[in-house]
Amino acid sequence: MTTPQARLPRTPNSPPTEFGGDAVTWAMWLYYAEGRTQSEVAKLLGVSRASVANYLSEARRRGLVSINMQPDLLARVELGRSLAQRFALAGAHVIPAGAGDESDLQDLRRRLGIAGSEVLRPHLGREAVLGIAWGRTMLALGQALPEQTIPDMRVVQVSGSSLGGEESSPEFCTALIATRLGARCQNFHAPAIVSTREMRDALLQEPGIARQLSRIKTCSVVVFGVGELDEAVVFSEPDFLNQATVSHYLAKGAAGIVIGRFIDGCGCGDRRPPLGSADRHRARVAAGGAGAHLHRRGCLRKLAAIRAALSGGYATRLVTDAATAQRLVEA
Amino acid sequence: MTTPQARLPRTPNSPPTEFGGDAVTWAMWLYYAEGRTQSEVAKLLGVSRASVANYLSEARRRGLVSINMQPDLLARVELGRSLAQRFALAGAHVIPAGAGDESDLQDLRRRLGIAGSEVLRPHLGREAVLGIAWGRTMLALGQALPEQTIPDMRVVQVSGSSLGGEESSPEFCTALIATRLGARCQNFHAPAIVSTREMRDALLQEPGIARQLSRIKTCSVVVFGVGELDEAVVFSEPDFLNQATVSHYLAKGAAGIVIGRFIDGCGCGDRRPPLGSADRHRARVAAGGAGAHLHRRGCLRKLAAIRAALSGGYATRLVTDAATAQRLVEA
DNA sequence: AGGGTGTCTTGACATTTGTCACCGGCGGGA
DNA sequence: TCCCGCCGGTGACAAATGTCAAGACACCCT
Repeated sequence: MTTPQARLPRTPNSPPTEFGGDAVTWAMWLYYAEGRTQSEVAKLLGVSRASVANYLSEARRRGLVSINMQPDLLARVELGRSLAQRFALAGAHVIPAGAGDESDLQDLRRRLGIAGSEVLRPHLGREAVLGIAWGRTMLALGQALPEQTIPDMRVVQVSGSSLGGEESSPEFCTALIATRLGARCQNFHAPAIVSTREMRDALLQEPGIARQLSRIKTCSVVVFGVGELDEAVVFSEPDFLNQATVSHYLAKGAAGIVIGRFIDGCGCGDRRPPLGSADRHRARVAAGGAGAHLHRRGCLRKLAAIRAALSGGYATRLVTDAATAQRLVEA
Repeated sequence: MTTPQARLPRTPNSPPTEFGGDAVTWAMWLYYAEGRTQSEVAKLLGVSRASVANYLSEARRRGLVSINMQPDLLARVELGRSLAQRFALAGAHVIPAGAGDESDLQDLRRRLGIAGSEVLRPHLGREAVLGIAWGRTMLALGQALPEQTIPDMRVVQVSGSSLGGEESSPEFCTALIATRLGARCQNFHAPAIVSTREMRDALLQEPGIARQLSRIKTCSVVVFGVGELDEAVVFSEPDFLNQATVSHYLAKGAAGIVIGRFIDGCGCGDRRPPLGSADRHRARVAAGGAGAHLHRRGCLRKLAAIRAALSGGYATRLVTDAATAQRLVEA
């Protein structure tokens, strides 16, 4: 087919990178389902092999075809089994340790996000209600989710705003994940922290706020990161956590933060237990471990926070890396 | 890593090609989830790249990782849309025509099986009840299903035994598919055809039989092939279909067989309509077309059978190949 | 009608991947 | 204890795949 053949007729006004016809679909079918080589597909479709490669890449980019693995596989790893048993979890999903490079914190978060999105997958579907917290690991999770369109699904912001950095804020994480899933996004239009109790009570009276709070109770699955309690976090939330607050709660025995609430080593939060942890039917996925394997100041704090979250029964599933998992079972 | 390194410790008594440890899992994770190259994975795991390739191939063979595509895509193919509209189907899934080789009947069946398994996928899940008929296309469907474990799911044999060949018998198809899905298998422990009405009535009184019949009514989705009425089929079911029976029903206007019952061009079965076709909420997937595009004696019969099944409303979805679909819309 | 722009396609190249024959250790049997 | 068979690992080669810059066609605007 060296002659410059006439283009196939297309639908006239198709979006930029859109390909109106069936070529992508058929290429995808022949390649992925029937296991033919790209050359064979090219011959069958009458185009060059390079085009077939393009079609396939397009199909993957658009999520028309997806490879997925049983998320339980990660739980079958020996370490995962020990962890799950030790903390009475429904599953502990352990990803391989990274390159061991100390500068890989960002990379580790990216990989935790990938793992989290896999673990989340079986919980998604029509009528599902997904509660999303915030943090950089949540952000990574959103970025790892394949784009899809799930009708009748909702993504609910489970914590108030003004937490986290710009990109890892609750609003942004929730919106990103909702967009990726093609689901409805229901944000929490109120700050997480207000200065007076009167303001708090007034806010709770707001119909929109009350509605959001009741939505949170209907979540079929909640995902959150585990934050450590440490001077470093003060930097990013000046209005929420300051030196005085952290010291105060540390003195009271707090070990970590889960969805904006302090938890201690016994699993008792500072006020009511978050997440409806009494509800055994709701899946609660904790993603943690970013940084916990590094030999830094915050390392022990991070471990303590995760251990507190697990002991307290805040999570039913944990996603973490091998190094962190190792330390968790050792203790 | 050219030095012959010591072998990793393994579980002693593992089955032949079984690999006890986590290496396969981690290789799979790093490669498929994180998108690293095999060389990188090899470096991380400390083995040769060839071994990684072997691990991955093992993972695919065991179905630990599976690629799947949106089944609706197949329905979006133009031909599929016409078909669906013409016969008021919820979807008509059209796979590309084969190589055009007349000897490819077996291959076509294999490909129909792949398509069928994709179409079936969204109907599977917890609490789902899958009704399975029989035939070589059903067998191919089972073989195309990836191995998985779906809790609380059942696979129900919807027709009596002694139909089809050894491998394509109702029992075998049902068992195969149940195994692949990790679901419970509920067989029909009775012959499909008995010689006297008295025997039939007596069987219906049996508690086990009655229970199975009620199970069939609870199926959330039923899958079946469409059989043509033709002298050739006599060969495989000597006890059921013989020359006389076929001629008898042909004379009465029968056009095909669906789940062991004769149907005619108007969609009226010989006795009651099968499959609870009045139930609009139940998905009924028909897989048909094997051989229908070939220029043989049975070709028209096969087409007529499929058309009868569609016109009669026995199916809500059809899976077929492009050549057959073409002929169906032309008529 | 002419020129510009953007998209799709293509051939060529570099990389990645699948496969096969060979190798080495381990375990079982004589 | 020695030998043999088997299983898994490895290196090297061939095939398949991803990527890039350049070309061609259609559409749009003037």
